[in-house]
Amino acid sequence: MINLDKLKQIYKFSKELSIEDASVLIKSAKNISFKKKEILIDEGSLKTTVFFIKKGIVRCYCINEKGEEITFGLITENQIISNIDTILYDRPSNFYFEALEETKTFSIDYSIVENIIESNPKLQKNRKFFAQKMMKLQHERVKSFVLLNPEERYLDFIKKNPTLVNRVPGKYIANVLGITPVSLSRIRARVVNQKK
Amino acid sequence: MINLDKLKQIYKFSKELSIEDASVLIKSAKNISFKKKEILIDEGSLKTTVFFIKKGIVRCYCINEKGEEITFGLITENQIISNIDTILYDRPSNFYFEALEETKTFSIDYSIVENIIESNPKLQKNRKFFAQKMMKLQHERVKSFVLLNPEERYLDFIKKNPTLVNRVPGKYIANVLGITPVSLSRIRARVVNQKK
DNA sequence: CAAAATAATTAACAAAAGATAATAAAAGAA
DNA sequence: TTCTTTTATTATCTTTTGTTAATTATTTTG
Repeated sequence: MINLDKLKQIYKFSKELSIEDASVLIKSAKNISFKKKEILIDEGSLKTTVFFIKKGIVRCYCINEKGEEITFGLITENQIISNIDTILYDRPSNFYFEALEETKTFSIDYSIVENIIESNPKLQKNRKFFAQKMMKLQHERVKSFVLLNPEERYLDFIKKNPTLVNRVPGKYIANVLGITPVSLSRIRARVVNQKK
Repeated sequence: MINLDKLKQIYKFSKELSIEDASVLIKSAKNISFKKKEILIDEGSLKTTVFFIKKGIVRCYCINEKGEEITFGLITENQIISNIDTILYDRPSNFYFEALEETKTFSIDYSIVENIIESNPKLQKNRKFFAQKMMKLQHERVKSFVLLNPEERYLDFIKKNPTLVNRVPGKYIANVLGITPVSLSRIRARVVNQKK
């Protein structure tokens, strides 16, 4: 049975797919939903599923030597979650991926995507596109740490992620910015006062 | 004329090259050296040359709104320099790349590498390998900002870059770590005292 | 809705970082 | 080598951050 929603998702990935490949993707890809607090990928996991978030927020976190959860990233609508430790380096995940809201994904195993890309030279540019996007995000983030102080980093974050700010506990955002929740709270107070 | 040094460099990139492609690379690739303080890539440049550093150090820096030079990264032996703004995003370089020492490179235009990769499916994994390596470096760096404080970041840096520390002015390292040179100096003093 | 749990803010203090300037040390050039 | 320039360290002071704990606000859940 052809599923229109799936077709739309696949179309987002590439308009270069043959009918055959598209049908492989449609058969293999699933709509998977997660309840709040559910884990998409566990630490230590070797899962190679790629999740495209249609709706919701997922936080990526690890546990430091002190046993504290440190949120590394927040992933939301139209972004991709993958166990990069496994997909890129064949190692178990260093991170947990947890849904912060009811989260709907369109997901598929990476090996299937990989096979289809391998057999379709035209799709190489698609892969390149994703790799570039990921690189750019990482690069921008490093830049924000090198060039900005915590307050500027916070302002930059809310500018780039306006939808996240009011949906996610601030303590997670603090982690992402490399500061403590207490410090974030003070920065917020400062920013509000400066505006007045 | 076949150049043994060039052959070695090319061999480092891939053992999957055909004789034809290897000879294209050998013809196109050049050994280029830079004197201290010479610029490899200028801000605003659209140059797509890829430099493999055989010997030397290059710093990548930009100029912030206050007109100060901020060193973003330090690249050294067996690492690659490229104008990622142009190669990945077709935009002029945001950075300057300056030799900090007499620097010897093996260099080639990216378009040539690209053509050869395009026509050799086997080399795709080579490209993937480089992309992965870059991603990993960026990712590790973000991790160091999120999980470590400036002192830990410095210790992590000297552990991972033991050869750089005594060859490069500390003020550049401070920038890379996202702190001021004065602060780095204090951290160093602290670390020495703690050891005693 | 009320109780319980979670998160955010605020306070108080210690530690570290930024800024600026002075001094010392090191490196480069004549 | 000596002079000059650059870099590193130290001092002083201000600002910010981390830490811990108490308080307040918000969310969750029975």
